Amino acid sequence: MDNKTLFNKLITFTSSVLRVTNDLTKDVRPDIITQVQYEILDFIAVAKQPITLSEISDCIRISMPNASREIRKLGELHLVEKKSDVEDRRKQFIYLTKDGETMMKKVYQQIEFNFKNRMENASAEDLKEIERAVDILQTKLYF
Amino acid sequence: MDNKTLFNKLITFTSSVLRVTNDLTKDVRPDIITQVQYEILDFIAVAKQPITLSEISDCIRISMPNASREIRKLGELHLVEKKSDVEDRRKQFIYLTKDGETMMKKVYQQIEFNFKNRMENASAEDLKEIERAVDILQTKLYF
DNA sequence: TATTTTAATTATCAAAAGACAACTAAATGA
DNA sequence: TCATTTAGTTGTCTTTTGATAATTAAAATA
Repeated sequence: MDNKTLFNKLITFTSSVLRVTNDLTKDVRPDIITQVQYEILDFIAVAKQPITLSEISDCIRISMPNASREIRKLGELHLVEKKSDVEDRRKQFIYLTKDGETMMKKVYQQIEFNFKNRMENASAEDLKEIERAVDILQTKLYF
Repeated sequence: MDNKTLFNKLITFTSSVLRVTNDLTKDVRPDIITQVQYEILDFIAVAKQPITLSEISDCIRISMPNASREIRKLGELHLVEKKSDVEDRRKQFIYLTKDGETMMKKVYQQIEFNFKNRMENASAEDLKEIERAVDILQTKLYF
């Protein structure tokens, strides 16, 4: 199978991932935060490590000024905290607060509920296959 | 492996897919269209079949009024055309025009270029494995 | 030490996207 | 046939998001 066909499959695949993810995350975003704010919190939560403002700005592709503004708003909602790097005091590490963690935990539980609903007809063998496939793509494509 | 761990992997996986897709599609959106408009065109292009306004509204999760407005704008840019269903004349099928197809073809070529750059170190065996994994996920998870 | 670069902030303005009410026209169904 | 539902449209207002310039403070470097 040549590269070209793989690429075409990937276009479809990406679109499917987006569609299903959309579906699973329908209505899980708390009303007090906006879409970008949700993306930022999700990014921080999944990263599980101190993330700087620059990294957020880079990865989610919002400008530094706008990232800074949204982080400030999330701070005002007591969902994140800033702490400057002791090595380089220009850098700001962003953390979820307890409140932020609690909120995101609830979000993921809701998504998991939707996910289990979606997969209720899948066999154990199916789930194993899915897991293997996810591992492969995670390593070889989405690193 | 139990469901819970698979779910956690999927959270990470989804986040990775988003990040890499973001990366591959960086700067490919033509300046004359907005982000939502790009999403709509991409949705129509990937679907490869007549799509109604309701379906666009459903899948991309924008309200009917807003979907209608964006489609009108895309029509004014000569990128899409509407054609009412002969069976049910309330329904509007949305198509890419020649211009729309040409634009999206260029977009996908650019993404493919970025993709090939990204994968230049992958072996033929890697690519085969990736393709198998994509097929599995497409069938068993992202249907 | 003086200059330049980097990380982040603040303020402001413009554009995009979302929400909602009121409407038309076609289809469905009692 | 008449009421109701469905698909889409139009207009308007608000909120969110994006873009840019100016600024601060720390770090790197000449």
